[in-house]
Amino acid sequence: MNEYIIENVRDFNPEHIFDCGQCFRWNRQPDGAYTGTAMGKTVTVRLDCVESGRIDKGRLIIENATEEDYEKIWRSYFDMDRDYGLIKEELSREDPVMKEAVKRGSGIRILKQDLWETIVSFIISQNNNIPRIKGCIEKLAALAGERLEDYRGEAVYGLPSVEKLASMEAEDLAPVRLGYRAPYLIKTARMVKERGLPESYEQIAALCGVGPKVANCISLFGLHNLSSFPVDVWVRRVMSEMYGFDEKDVKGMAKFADERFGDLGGIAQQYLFYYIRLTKGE
DNA sequence: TCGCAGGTGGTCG
DNA sequence: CGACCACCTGCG
Repeated sequence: MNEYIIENVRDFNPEHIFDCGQCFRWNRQPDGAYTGTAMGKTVTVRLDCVESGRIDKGRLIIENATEEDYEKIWRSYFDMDRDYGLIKEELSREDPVMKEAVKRGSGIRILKQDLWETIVSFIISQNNNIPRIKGCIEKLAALAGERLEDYRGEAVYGLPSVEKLASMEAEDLAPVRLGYRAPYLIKTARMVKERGLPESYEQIAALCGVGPKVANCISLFGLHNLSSFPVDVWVRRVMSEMYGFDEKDVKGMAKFADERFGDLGGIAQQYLFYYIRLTKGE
């Protein structure tokens, strides 16, 4: 299978990127590479470190991709043209907590994911755990998604389109075991079919099954609004432990994030999320 | 058995 | 508004 290789890649660690909670279709392989399906393609991503001990500088290998794929899809998807080194410096300045979080998740990048797939994924994610979210998404793709090119001899499916999902009934999704999220998904698909894809936080938050947390995730990961700061249980945990907030004071946390991190709130959230999950297990 | 998992919608006061 | 609370499902 053909590979595309990018030399001298900085601030890129597959483990950090795919395990900081922003995506659900990338899976770790025994050798530490990650295989995933995005933008209609399935690839395996690996980072070879050129200088020993320098995990944040190396050779990025994308298996099953051409140069054209890279230029058209992966350069943007992996946000390759943004200088995360600069962002990390800025976030770490005068914030010891963030400095440590940035150190632990030094190779995090915010993926530019497909908006509709982000909507579907994060509606499924609510009040749910990550292994089950991943399972639901795979089952949903296999049930109602378009078949993509096989990968390593296995069938691969994309997530169902707006039209497909809008044409289905909640009962049709029973095999996916979405529970009460199934009707949310169908309703949202019909709303999007009617109104088009959302373009602002307000339009996102108007969708069915989308509250403030999910809306911020969609805004951050689907629209790449880097100021969006999703507050979930893990962020509440890290904000109370590290910054002394009351666990229930979500508004206070959001205000703090806006004032301290500003336009970089979403990136800061990812470092914090990865950091607390690293220390608190799971 | 029961609480929990990357919350949300509905209902009250 | 803000505080509750039920809610599919599967796992420990």
